[in-house]
Amino acid sequence: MTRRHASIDVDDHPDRGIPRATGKTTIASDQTLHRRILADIEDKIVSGAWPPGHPLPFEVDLAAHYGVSRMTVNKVMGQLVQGGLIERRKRLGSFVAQPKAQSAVLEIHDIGDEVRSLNLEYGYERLSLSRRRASGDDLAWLADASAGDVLAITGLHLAGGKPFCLEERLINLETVPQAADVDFIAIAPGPWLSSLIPWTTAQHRIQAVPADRREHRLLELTPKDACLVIERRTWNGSGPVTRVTMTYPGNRHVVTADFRPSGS
Amino acid sequence: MTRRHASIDVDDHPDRGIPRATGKTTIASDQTLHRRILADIEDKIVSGAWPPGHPLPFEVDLAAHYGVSRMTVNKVMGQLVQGGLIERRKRLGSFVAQPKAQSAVLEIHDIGDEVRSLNLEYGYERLSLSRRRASGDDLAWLADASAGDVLAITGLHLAGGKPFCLEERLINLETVPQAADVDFIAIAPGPWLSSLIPWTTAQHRIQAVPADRREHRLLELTPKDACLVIERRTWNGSGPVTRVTMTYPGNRHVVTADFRPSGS
DNA sequence: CTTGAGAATATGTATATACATTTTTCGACA
DNA sequence: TGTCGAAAAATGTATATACATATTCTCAAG
Repeated sequence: MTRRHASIDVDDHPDRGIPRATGKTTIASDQTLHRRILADIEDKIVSGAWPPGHPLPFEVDLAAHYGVSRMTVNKVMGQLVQGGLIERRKRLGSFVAQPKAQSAVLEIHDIGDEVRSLNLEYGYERLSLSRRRASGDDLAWLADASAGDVLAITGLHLAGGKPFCLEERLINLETVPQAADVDFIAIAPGPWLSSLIPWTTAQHRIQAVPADRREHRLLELTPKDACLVIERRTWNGSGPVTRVTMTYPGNRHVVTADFRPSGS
Repeated sequence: MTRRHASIDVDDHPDRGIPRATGKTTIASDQTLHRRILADIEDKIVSGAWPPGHPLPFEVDLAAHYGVSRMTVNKVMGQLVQGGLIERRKRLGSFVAQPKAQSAVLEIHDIGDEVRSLNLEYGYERLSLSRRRASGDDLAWLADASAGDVLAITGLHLAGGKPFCLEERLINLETVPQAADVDFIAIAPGPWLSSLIPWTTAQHRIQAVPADRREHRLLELTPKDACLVIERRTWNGSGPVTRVTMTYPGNRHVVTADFRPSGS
């Protein structure tokens, strides 16, 4: 127990089910030590008992309080930092972080799975495919990559026989030369790519636009309908891979995002 | 070196700048050991050198390869798991994970900051405020919470004197009783809440809708314009806190989300 | 009253060690 | 030949220890 802000705040629950290093756990939860401690501290922060800016007890004190070694506490603190719940400064200590931006995890699933999970029959229909030299608009995405050929594909995803989403895709043939030999009639570019290009960096832009003529026709919309447009650009270790724009009928489709409270 | 799949895959760069435990680093990067190792393995996975399903070398072998202790490698592996890049099974080993859903991090900033970062003057105007008993529509959100009073506020956020976004907010007075004494004329509910309620769980829904009459008027839209609607529901340790719907002119506003490759 | 050297302190990183846990493998015994 | 149980192998967790590093605090010299 060094001296400052620390222990007072911990001790207002005098002995909150502290697990012993060796024995069986006293209260509920058969979790590991660091999980229990993590949950306990997260709870203090999320519940507001420790508001933003509040100083946390020092590692040594927490270790003493929970009856564990400093390394265990250190592991917990590391995870709290990674989750953005606290900030730490040498010599000063650790503090509950000011919530900056609300950050949420946006999951973008495979369309086929998404449709099937609604108990609808999934279908895909390729509308067009062309190979061309990268030009104008494409170059902004390809950036510095030496402008080679790209594959442009448009297709329609169907749910229960009805149009679900319009896909306009560009594949960089410099990075994914194998795509040149695929006709994308039987398989949509999305699943094909994701089985080939294992992991990526991506950027998303989500926008609402009024439906234009082509979208009225393809998505069977009325003139006033709005569309949700999700643009995704994807990179790879070796350069730009693909760019898609997915156009959904706005009132039929919703993107959901869940906030992740760090200790997921 | 135990025996299986391990080392072959590591050794194709026979001696990739292995940092010694003590000496100065040989190649670039003054990072810490586990960061260097993390980056190295992430690179192998992201670049596709180790495709999904590929077995990673065992901890002991990695430790030997990089010339560090197993604990250090273990820390790295923990972070790779947390980032969703690998999966681990006892006795079997560690494997590159199959990419499931494309998951991206969606950051929702304070509107004031967002506007000011565009070099526009920020303004806020409260349109209405009323206190009422929770009813019908609200209850779905409040769920099991015993239906008490809620505060309903609508306001308009302005950028450079022009309408930027329409906010419709409900605050649960059971969870945030202090809100009853605020008029929300000088301060918008968002910043007021976030300074009070330190951290939350939240759920977002993003949707495109055609602008209706009221939105035409308030947001100065033309009849055909589309709107981007972001609904956010927020909880706290002690229950539902608030629900907002932000309506943006769809063609003026874009939500961006960046994929986070774990080792951020 | 300012400045600067150095002590004090809390975090940051890494190691060696130990034992628990889970799952596969393999061999003894019926 | 089948099956049950023990050994083996890999990860999972926790500890004690050590030293590095950043930052504040103190105190004395100018």
